[in-house]
Amino acid sequence: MLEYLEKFKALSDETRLRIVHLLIEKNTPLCVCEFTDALEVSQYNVSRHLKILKHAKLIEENKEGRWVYFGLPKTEDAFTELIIEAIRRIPKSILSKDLEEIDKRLAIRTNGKCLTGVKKEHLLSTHPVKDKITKEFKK
Amino acid sequence: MLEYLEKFKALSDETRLRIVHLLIEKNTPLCVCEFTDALEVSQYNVSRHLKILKHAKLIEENKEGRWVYFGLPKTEDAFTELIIEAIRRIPKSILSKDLEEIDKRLAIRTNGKCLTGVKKEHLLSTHPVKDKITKEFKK
DNA sequence: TACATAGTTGCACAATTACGCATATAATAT
DNA sequence: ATATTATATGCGTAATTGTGCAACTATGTA
Repeated sequence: MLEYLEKFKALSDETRLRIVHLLIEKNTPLCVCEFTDALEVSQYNVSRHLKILKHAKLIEENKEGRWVYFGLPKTEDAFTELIIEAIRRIPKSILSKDLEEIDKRLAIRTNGKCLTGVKKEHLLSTHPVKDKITKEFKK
Repeated sequence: MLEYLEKFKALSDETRLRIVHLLIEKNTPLCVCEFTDALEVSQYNVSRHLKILKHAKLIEENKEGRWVYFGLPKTEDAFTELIIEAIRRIPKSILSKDLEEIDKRLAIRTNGKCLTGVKKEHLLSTHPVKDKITKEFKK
């Protein structure tokens, strides 16, 4: 019973629901800093919320070097599958801002992976960090 | 967003999840005193939890004289339908006690409706209240 | 009218949970 | 080694939520 209750509890927080919604819409694992920028939530809180979702087995963790990617679980039971399908029915318009922001972050990935030192405010042109990223990208 | 969040919050409490589970399994509206007996939760708390579920539009209220019946909503959106389907996937064995208890209560309904003055401890034979019920039943 | 039963609700308190801050850990680059 | 970046976490606090108790409304019955 706790197993099911825990999933509902995990989804009964706005930030966590937005996290899962992002994963469903983008259908690709995202790293902590990408969530942080897209949701405009502090890094330590994103991290904490991800931990709760992971414990509820609503997301899976995948370490890649310095980054930790979180995505939907690969093996889902019927219960979890239906919950995810339900979340997919939430109108995109309600969370369009999150989708816009994550798209900005995903646009600067290199080889499908997150880059270092990228903050939203750095996405402006002629910014030193963006220049660095651009350089990385050209490699 | 709040609309969806509210449904998850409503389901993130054990008593409330058990209430909805009962309604799904029995597929018929139940009254407050029936929930009270089946779940062994105080009547005022059952009432409060039902109010929360009703506000989240996960259940519907129906007054019949002195009794208030609560059942699954008639018109459900896709989101709610999928959530309910998910709950239906929770193994019956986990909540078999609730199902046993509600069956005892449902067994003494008259014309499909709840009777007055029935408490679980009164279901024993030769009890004055049960005798009264039995009399009622024969009418 | 008086009474009994079904259900609701205000209040105080306890438990839970989310957050900000500071700091710690882990991996990589210089 | 040292610095930098990504992520995690302990602590204190504020907000939220669940509960017991008692009082209340509402409906039906003697």
